[in-house]
Amino acid sequence: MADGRTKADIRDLAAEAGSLTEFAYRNIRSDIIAGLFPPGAKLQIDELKTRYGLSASPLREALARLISQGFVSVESQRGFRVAAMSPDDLADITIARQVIETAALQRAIERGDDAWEAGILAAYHRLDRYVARLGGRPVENLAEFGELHKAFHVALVAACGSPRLLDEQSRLYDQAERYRHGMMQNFLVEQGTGIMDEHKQLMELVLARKAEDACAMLHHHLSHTYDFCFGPDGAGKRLEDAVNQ
Amino acid sequence: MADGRTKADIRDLAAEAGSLTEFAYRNIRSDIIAGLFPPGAKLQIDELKTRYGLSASPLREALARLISQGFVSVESQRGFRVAAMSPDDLADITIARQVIETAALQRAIERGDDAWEAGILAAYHRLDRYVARLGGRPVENLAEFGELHKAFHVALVAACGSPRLLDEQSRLYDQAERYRHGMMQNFLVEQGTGIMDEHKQLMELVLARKAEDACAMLHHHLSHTYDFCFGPDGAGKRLEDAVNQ
DNA sequence: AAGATTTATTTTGTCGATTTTTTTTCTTTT
DNA sequence: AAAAGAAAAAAAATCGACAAAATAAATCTT
Repeated sequence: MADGRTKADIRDLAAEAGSLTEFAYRNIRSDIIAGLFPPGAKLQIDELKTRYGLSASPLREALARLISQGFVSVESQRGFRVAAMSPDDLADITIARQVIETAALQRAIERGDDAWEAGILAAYHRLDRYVARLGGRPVENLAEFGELHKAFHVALVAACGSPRLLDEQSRLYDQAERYRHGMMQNFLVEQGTGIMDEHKQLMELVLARKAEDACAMLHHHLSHTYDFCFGPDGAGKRLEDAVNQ
Repeated sequence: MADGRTKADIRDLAAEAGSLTEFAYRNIRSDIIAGLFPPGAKLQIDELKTRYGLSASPLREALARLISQGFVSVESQRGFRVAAMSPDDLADITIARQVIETAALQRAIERGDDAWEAGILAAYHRLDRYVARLGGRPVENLAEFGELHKAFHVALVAACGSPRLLDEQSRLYDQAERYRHGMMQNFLVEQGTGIMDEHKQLMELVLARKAEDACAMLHHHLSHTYDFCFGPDGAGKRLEDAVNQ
């Protein structure tokens, strides 16, 4: 960052994050999601060093973590790059989400308890209030909306009983975030478009323990991200067509 | 390693691997899978430095990768440990595999072409010949058997069309490898136990494009690893019971 | 002037040393 | 003797410098 941050400042921020590696990880990650580093861009260690005021070691470790999260790619001896983006890639993310989240939802509906139900209601309420407060205006704080939206989807499957399915859900959600961010400029989150309303219907099906219907609805709901970014309104085709070659 | 490897030797080996990080990654990984580092054991950088003849940077990067593969855990400022093992953990791996591999198989059966079919036949043949050659004796080369067995499972779903589902399948297979390794001492891979025979049945269902039956069979087949390690013959309970609390 | 070959420059990957944090050991106090 | 605190030791995290590799620039050849 070309701002006037001193080394002491950075150490303070790092203390908050827990370590310089964690600090680097969070910053690079959010800069990639925000599109500050475009897809395919070279992530040169020297540049990152001056940008974040760190030395190579924590940066390289942060990049290693970002690779496993799907935000960065590496070619041996040739450095790091921001992971590419493409319609096919988002289609793949979506397919994986459909597989994992519906399976997790099925399981959660089977074994969810009162606390799980309460969690869903709470998460929905917060998301709903946030959207209502917008009143049709574009989202100001994209990160905040993202948190609430993700929290709702996480709450739905929280009782699935499988740490790995939950982890993978979270990772895939985050990967899709980069695509959402890219097209949130022209998208007004509002009630009435139908997509936001789906959250309520979804919640009701889940709480009524209608597993089959809920999973079908979730499967459909997850394809909206793709259709938004690359669907009929956009440049490309619908998810179902993209997937079937 | 306390053997007489010089720095030049290590550099040669590293050149083969591509980089010292890659070299460290492979070695630590296989040492963990082989049980040389027991679950929960501290992975101290200093020890690893002398053991593998490397400095901290490539080791830490290798460990970062191993975390994302589920072989290592980390606690900030407190170092790295070999990931814990438990019946619950293997149950979780198995559940995730059942979800992901059956979904991938379903898709592969829908869209697989001639090359896919050929790949399955080839992988089965190699696995079958290897097992036949054993003739009831215990597996000598565990790594080789593991490769062939994995290759068969990968071949089944190779045509699923989703890089992420394939990646996840591979990662979960590898995580289970540590458990398989631990109990392969007392397990004789042989025809007649029924479990090896399942591969043939599975292949036939898949090639006949009987998606539903094939997926059901795969789902069942995947639970054998758990039942072996912790099932009725072992200390614990069957997978289905473990999962349903 | 196009292509091949050498030289310079940049960048990655690695190392050894330093700083910071955690853990252990030793006192001191009650 | 147990608890609390201080000092010492060990380990993790980070840094600045260097070696190896890749890329770009310059030179030579035909």
